[in-house]
Amino acid sequence: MTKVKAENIAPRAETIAAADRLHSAAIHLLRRVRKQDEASGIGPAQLSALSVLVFAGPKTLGELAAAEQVKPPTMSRIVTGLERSRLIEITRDPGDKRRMHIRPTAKGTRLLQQGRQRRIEYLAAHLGSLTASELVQLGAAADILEKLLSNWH
Amino acid sequence: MTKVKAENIAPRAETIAAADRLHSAAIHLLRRVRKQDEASGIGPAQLSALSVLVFAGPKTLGELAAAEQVKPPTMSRIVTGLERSRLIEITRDPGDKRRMHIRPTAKGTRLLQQGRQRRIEYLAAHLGSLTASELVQLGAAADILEKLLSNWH
DNA sequence: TATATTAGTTAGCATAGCTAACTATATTCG
DNA sequence: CGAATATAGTTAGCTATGCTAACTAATATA
Repeated sequence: MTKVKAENIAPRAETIAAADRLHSAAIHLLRRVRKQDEASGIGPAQLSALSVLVFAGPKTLGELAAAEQVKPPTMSRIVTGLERSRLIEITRDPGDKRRMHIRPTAKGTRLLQQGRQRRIEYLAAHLGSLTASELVQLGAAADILEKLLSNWH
Repeated sequence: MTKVKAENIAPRAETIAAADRLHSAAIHLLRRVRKQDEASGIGPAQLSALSVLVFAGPKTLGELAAAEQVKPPTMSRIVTGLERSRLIEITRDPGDKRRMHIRPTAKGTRLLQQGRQRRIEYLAAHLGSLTASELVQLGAAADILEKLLSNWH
């Protein structure tokens, strides 16, 4: 027997079904698209961290770890790899010497933009086989999801 | 100047935009949901392989590697891990002793179903804040994507 | 000033991806 | 039939990415 608390609304069957299909579709979609990233020459974690730096601006190591939802030691190693490849630049915070400021180099920005373009164009090429109506539906769904994700609690 | 080959249809701007938003939404959605899987006690590759076995039935190692889009040595290690945890059972093909048949155990099926339930319910709980119409749109998008992915070339 | 907190690193472990090279079994062809 | 070839999977060894525990250095606080 499952106890149902009054303050929790149990998801309805359709909600569960939609969640299930959405989850599965997202997994399979990303698995395909991620293959395109191999051409970038760096690993997925480095690429993702670089993406944050390019699109959200300079960050400290701790901020970057939080943004990527990994622990500081993990981000420390990712940053080391990015710096070795000259994709990021690190400066020390003058006011607090424990902190580092991490920003993408021109090379890093270029690599990221090119990789992003590859990904998006690959996906777009496949979306090309859909009808105009289906494409509109996918775009709408993406918007709904981004809105939902932006105030995830 | 970009050279446009006659045999390639350049994706339209709306297609590119939809691809971009879809890509971003899928990444962010999965990053959230993936956290729920940590409770399963096994890694993501093992969980995913187990999922294929539970939902698509017994497979050989090679079939499983192809389904998961990894190379045989990688799947070999994943399978070793799953077997050590008694989540799968391996038998030799009587007609071709090189081949192995891999199937989930009752324990494996149970673990997968529970993990799946956690993930889906977590996602469903968040989808609960959407309107009925938005939910229908997400479900429709998931179906369009799965159809697209099933005959990806 | 002494203590506690914070930022990041180092060491060490596990999982997961790859390629190259191997074993064992099946298949094909002379 | 038997030798060469092909196929299924494993082993070894590399890299990347995740973790925790324990450390250093710098800052903040009592």
